Amino acid sequence: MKAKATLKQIAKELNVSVSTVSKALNDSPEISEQTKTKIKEYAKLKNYKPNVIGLNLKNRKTKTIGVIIPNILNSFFAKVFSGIEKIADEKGYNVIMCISNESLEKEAHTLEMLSNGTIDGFILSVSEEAQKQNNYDHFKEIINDGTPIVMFDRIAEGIDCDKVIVDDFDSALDSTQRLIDLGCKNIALLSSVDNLSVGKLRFEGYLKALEKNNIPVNSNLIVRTNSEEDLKVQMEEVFANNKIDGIFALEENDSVAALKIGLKKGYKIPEELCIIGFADGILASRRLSPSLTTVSQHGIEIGEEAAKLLIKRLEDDSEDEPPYETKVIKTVLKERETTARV
Amino acid sequence: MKAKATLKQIAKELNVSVSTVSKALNDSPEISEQTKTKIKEYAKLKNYKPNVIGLNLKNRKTKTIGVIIPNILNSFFAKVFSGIEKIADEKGYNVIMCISNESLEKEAHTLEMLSNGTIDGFILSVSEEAQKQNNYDHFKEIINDGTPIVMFDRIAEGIDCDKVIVDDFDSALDSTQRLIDLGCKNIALLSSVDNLSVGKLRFEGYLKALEKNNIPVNSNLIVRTNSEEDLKVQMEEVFANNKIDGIFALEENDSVAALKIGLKKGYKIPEELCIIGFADGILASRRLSPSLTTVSQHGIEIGEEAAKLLIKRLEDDSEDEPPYETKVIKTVLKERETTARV
DNA sequence: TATCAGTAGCTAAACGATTTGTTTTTAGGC
DNA sequence: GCCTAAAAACAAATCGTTTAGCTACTGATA
Repeated sequence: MKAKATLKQIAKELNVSVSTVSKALNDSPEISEQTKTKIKEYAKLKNYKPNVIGLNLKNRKTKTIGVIIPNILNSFFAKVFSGIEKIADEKGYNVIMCISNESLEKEAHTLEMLSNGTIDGFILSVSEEAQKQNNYDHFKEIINDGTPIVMFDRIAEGIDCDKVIVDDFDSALDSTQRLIDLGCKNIALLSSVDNLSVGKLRFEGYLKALEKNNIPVNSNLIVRTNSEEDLKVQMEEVFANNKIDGIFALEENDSVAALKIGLKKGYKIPEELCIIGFADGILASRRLSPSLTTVSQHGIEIGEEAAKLLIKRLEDDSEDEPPYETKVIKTVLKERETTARV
Repeated sequence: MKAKATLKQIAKELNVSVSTVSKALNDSPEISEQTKTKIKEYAKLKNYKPNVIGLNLKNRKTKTIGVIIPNILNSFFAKVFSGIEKIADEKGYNVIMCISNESLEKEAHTLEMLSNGTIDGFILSVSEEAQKQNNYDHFKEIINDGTPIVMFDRIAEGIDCDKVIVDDFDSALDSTQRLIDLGCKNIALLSSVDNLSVGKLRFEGYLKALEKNNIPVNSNLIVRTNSEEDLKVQMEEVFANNKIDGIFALEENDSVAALKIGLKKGYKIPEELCIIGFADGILASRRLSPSLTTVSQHGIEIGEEAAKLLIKRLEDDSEDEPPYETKVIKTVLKERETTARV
């Protein structure tokens, strides 16, 4: 393990002072061209790179963003991350990524651990456990300590910070309306994310659409749970006991499951049964046959917006904090075979 | 933005020296119980947390691992990352993640950027471009500078460092053998990763199996390319001009594509056509119907091993470097419907 | 020959923490 | 009342950088 070159070593070697070396490498006019080239050449030879830690300490910032994601195996989050990474890279920031694993404790611990000089600010999506318990004190504390947070997708209502969200309510409303326009009268709702903020908003959008069209709500067609396993069991029941002609699923997995059961029960899709589902990521919705119509969220764009908001705040040095913003990223309905009625 | 508490401030406030505060908070026996409690209480009140940057500078290490992944939207890498994160967390390390986007330049730039004190060591999978050009100088440089690297899955042959790989050759051999045992005589090979080290090894495994069973290699059945699009075109040709009864696909996407075309062409699966494919991640192989038999790689375990190797090296303080290790993580053949002949 | 301006480089402080090596205070023994 | 040893606290160096403020020198001008 070779010792890395430092200003000190170079200075000693060339018989000049540390500040001369520093200034020479930074092209300060205080240093003569001759000395500059001498020092630069030697530095290059020794492969000198300024130690970032020393700089960080001096500048009191790290140019690093901490990202906390509930679950990396969910490709929606992966997409968002890749958006964050893109912007961060453009603006010269590093990105640290940690996984909360949907656990409140891990989330709080990570915030705690990184907020001590490691990072300048956070971008995160709230863990399931925190949302379930409605426990957001850890966020409050960090923000109070002066570390800015940007929340995306799953946000903490009542916490003052920048936010990037999807228009869950409107997209659910529009999607349900689309099913109604296609002639569906008995539209089942499937949710395995009922404990999350996004799940609630989407459910409300569904209700609103029914109301607008004077379709009575049939609670037998509504499955709201927190577990995928549970969802499948209940879904089987709904299929067994009801005549349904449309399905609106709040999660990609839910819609895939619905499609499979629908096919198994012998429904003709889309002739007898239409399906629309939210698509978090890059799951195989478009590859299935029939391919699934989805409400697509622009994960990358969400990440980009979040990163922009955070960096803007970090680099703002006006006296009083600018007000917090909430950006809404619109979804698009990607129509595929499960709604392809003629 | 409240100013964060520092030792200095606390010292001034309580009229003691900085060193007294530091020692009190670290429970040094040099400080009287009385003073200790006084200082500790005040620190708690002010929500003091030691600034990590100061510590890093002092200790000349950061307890942070840099992970470079070619593409986060590939769920295999996501899995590996989650394994790394788990071990890192257990051992008190942070993880920085960056995406090379399969680009040599971005990969080199990231290495450069992080190797200046930001991280203690790297875990990475080589970008496609670097493998294609066989250009590994950037790795050499970093290792020479004293920053250890652990490579996983896609490794750079000839670079001296710790490695974690999958037994690509053996798994390909075994899978092909399995197809042969099932009675397949005309086994097509589909690869959209022909430029990657793993692609080459898998291809060789396939050849070896044929050779062992005295099956002549039929080059009309072999599709080796670097693009998924291209693969589909060529695959159609293979199906059109040949009678095939088995498919071995080197990538999850390839096998999904093969299954779709097979079904479209009216093959009965698995009766007339068996399919086995490598599965990188959590794609829908097991959800398709018929569900795909896959060679599953233990992504999480690969990540865990890589993290263990790196941390072991980082914390080793023996005079001479221990020799580099290469760990092989075995795959498992997950038999599903596409090989379910009776 | 002072004085001045300009150039080239150096010294020292700062960032936030730990730690080695003093110094000060206190209590006890005679 | 004096000395000594233990206990308690402090000062300063260190990590690697930047930067404000000086110093030393050169050559030109009055």
